[in-house]
Amino acid sequence: MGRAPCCDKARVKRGPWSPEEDEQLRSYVRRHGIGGNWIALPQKAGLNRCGKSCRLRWLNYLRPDIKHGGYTEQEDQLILSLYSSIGSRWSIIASKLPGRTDNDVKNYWNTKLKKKAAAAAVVGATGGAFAAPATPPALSPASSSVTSSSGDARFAAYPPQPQAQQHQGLIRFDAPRSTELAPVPPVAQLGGAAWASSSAAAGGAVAALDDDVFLPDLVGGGAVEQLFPYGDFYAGLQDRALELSACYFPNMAEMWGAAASDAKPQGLCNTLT
DNA sequence: AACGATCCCAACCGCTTGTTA
DNA sequence: ATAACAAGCGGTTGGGATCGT
Repeated sequence: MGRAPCCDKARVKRGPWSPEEDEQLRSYVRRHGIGGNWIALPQKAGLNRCGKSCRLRWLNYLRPDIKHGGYTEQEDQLILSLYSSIGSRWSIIASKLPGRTDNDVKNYWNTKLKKKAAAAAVVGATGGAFAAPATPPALSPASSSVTSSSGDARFAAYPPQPQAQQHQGLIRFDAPRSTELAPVPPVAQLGGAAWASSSAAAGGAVAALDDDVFLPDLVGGGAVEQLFPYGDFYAGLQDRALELSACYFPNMAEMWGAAASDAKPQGLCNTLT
């Protein structure tokens, strides 16, 4: 049995918002705020819309601080870099771009940046010089960190997980530069995605791994080799963990769980959410 | 001018996560 | 402990705009 719909679809308006509805929602939020309850908001605001739809309209379009279009080269580079580091975590990526929404960044990626990255990959694979930044430009102090909690603010052009599902259980370590690394596999083995050849073309893969590494899992789990091409490097990770300077967990629960089981390395740890 | 192809983005859908009773 | 609910999130889609022939 599925969950009940958030509202009666037969009785609420759907589809594009009219300017009148926009103004109704905008003026209501201006006067009362969102009140922490989107479900109740449409009725209070006199809108014949689903609360979920109101939330989306406000967050993605009506909020006063939103920028539309006109992405700068710096923003492009930051998105490319973050995507290569954390994959399609659009809300996290958008949070590093002031005035951008997750939906906007996602659309921008799907319609433009993905092609740009692919084109750059072709150039890179043929000896071109697309340079993925080992450390992307910091647009503002608020945009300097992958984490939403405290912590280290380094990025890396590193192989992302092939599938979104594989971000589940993602754990990232920032390895010290002295850490000895396994040889970086040829680009062809990394799945052919833009990040691989682009970072490799720029010599970025090695440098990046020297700095930051995500792991699909901290300990055990035979799938690591499938998901992560540098599995050898992390053989016996429990021992090596002490060499690592910082780590990132998908959420607090997993971080504390790792800490409780001694899987968490000494040093700074953060969550991605 | 007409038509089809492609691009772009707002909006929807459904799943996951967090909170509360 | 668990069920119900709301919010958050990422994937997908619909349809208008634009481009190419």
